[in-house]
Amino acid sequence: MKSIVELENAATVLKLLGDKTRLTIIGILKQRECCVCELLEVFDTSQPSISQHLRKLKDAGMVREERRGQWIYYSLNQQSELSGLIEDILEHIPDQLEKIKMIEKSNPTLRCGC
Amino acid sequence: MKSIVELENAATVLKLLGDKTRLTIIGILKQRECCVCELLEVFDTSQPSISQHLRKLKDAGMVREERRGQWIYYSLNQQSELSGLIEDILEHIPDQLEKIKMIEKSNPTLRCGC
DNA sequence: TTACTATATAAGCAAATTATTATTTATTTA
DNA sequence: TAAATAAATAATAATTTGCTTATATAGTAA
Repeated sequence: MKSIVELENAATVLKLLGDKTRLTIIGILKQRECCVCELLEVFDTSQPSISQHLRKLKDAGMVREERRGQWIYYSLNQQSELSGLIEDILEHIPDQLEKIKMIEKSNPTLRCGC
Repeated sequence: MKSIVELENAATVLKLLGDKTRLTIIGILKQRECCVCELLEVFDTSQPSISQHLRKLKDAGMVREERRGQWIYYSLNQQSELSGLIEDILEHIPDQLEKIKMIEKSNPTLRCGC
């Protein structure tokens, strides 16, 4: 059985996913946790812009954050009651492997090769 | 296999469904085609407001319209490539039977009982 | 034709959204 | 400690959205 989400909460999730940047972020986080500086490699926008999108997603309970040293890693919140809805939506959009490759190629969290 | 929708088109659909009124409309149309005056019974807003929401849904290819005499009936566009995504989303929201009852009780397209 | 009903469209406005730049906070490292 | 990096927050401007009121269009029926 599918999880049922209150209409108001569903609308909130859908509105948040109804933005290309955020939908892409969620598509990336489905595959891989990321910090802000990694996401920055993928989008043509500023750091505060990414942070603000992540904050909205976090406020809605859609993503988790975890600081590890200098970086704060974001990941999908699997515990959320919204999780089933989000995953069902993600099954309808193209995978974001291209973006993942961009992140791993630039590898912003590693400055030297050692 | 799930139908895949271009990220941009998916974002458009999600943004449109990210509004309580439109999400409810789509939930109702899943069960039953409706004309504007029927939908008006359910929402606390004006006729132009409902018409404007329907127009956006139509422009995005999510609903069909069909004039029958005085009334224009709206229904989900099952032909759309967006159909699979929309149906998967609707499985996560409460059914709108309460609203359907309101429509059928007030029965605005029938003025007399004959 | 005239009157009435259903719906669409237009114009205007207030609220919400998203990006930008500047600044602050937290952490690491020299 | 001071400098550098990562990220958050604040303030603001531009754009978008969703409502309202007023009006136009289309069909029905007297």
